[in-house]
Amino acid sequence: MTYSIAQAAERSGLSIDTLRYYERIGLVDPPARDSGGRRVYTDDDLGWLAFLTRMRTTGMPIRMMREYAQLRRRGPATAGRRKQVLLEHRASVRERIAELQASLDVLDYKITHYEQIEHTYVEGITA
Amino acid sequence: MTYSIAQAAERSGLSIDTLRYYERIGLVDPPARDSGGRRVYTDDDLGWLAFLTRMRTTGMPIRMMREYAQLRRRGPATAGRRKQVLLEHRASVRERIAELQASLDVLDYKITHYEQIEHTYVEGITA
DNA sequence: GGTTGACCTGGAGTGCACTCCAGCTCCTAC
DNA sequence: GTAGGAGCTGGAGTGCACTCCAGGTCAACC
Repeated sequence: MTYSIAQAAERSGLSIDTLRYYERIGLVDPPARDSGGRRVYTDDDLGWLAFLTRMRTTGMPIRMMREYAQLRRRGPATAGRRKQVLLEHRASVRERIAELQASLDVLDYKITHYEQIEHTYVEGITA
Repeated sequence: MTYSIAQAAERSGLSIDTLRYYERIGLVDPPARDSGGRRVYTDDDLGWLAFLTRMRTTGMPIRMMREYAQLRRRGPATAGRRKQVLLEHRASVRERIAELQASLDVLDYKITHYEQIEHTYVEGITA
């Protein structure tokens, strides 16, 4: 199965411009072209894009995704280093989750505080 | 207790420049000044800064923090709306945590995959 | 054969959140 | 009284990750 850039955009959730941008900066290999010079994406390409968007939503910087892409290009010999990159990133995602969880607690506390104020206010009126 | 801008920066974890920037864009009220025209921060100011940095680490956009700051300035009558802002933000933080958790699963999967490759590779050598 | 619509390129522009800078004023300590 | 350090202002610059644009090509349909 192959896909036009519009289809690849739809399936990856990236914009057409972003797809071309990723190609420009070396995040994705230049896809094949049809007779008219148009980009043709394969299922493999889409798989890679799915991985990229996944990493992007976790806040992996483009710099890091590029490093990973380069390693991938160099084949199986770089598997160890790629794993290293993922391990590092996993650690930072875990940290980020912990940070967010801590902030959730602060939010809960603040919200409860506002609920108490509301309560007091209502009592003040009815009293 | 009062603090110079350098002390406020240290205690809040923000840079001196960021403190002045936040003031410029209306995120914090202009603090008092000493006889020489220098900013003097109070414990209250620091409390507000702590809250802001907390919200910032959760990805609350400055636009939203500004809205909240404005409501706060208008006093207790806006408590309901402020609570609303926090509720909304809490929902988005929860969503974000779920997103990250899902991505952690993908990372775990990928890492396991690399471990299997390594394993195979080692066996290939020793065999 | 002309119009339409998708796609192409190189390059400029955008929004966010800072960060840095030049040139100045104070206060303090020698 | 002067050297140094902290702080001041308005404004320019930065890095990131896109996003938009002008001007052009190409295939297909009427």
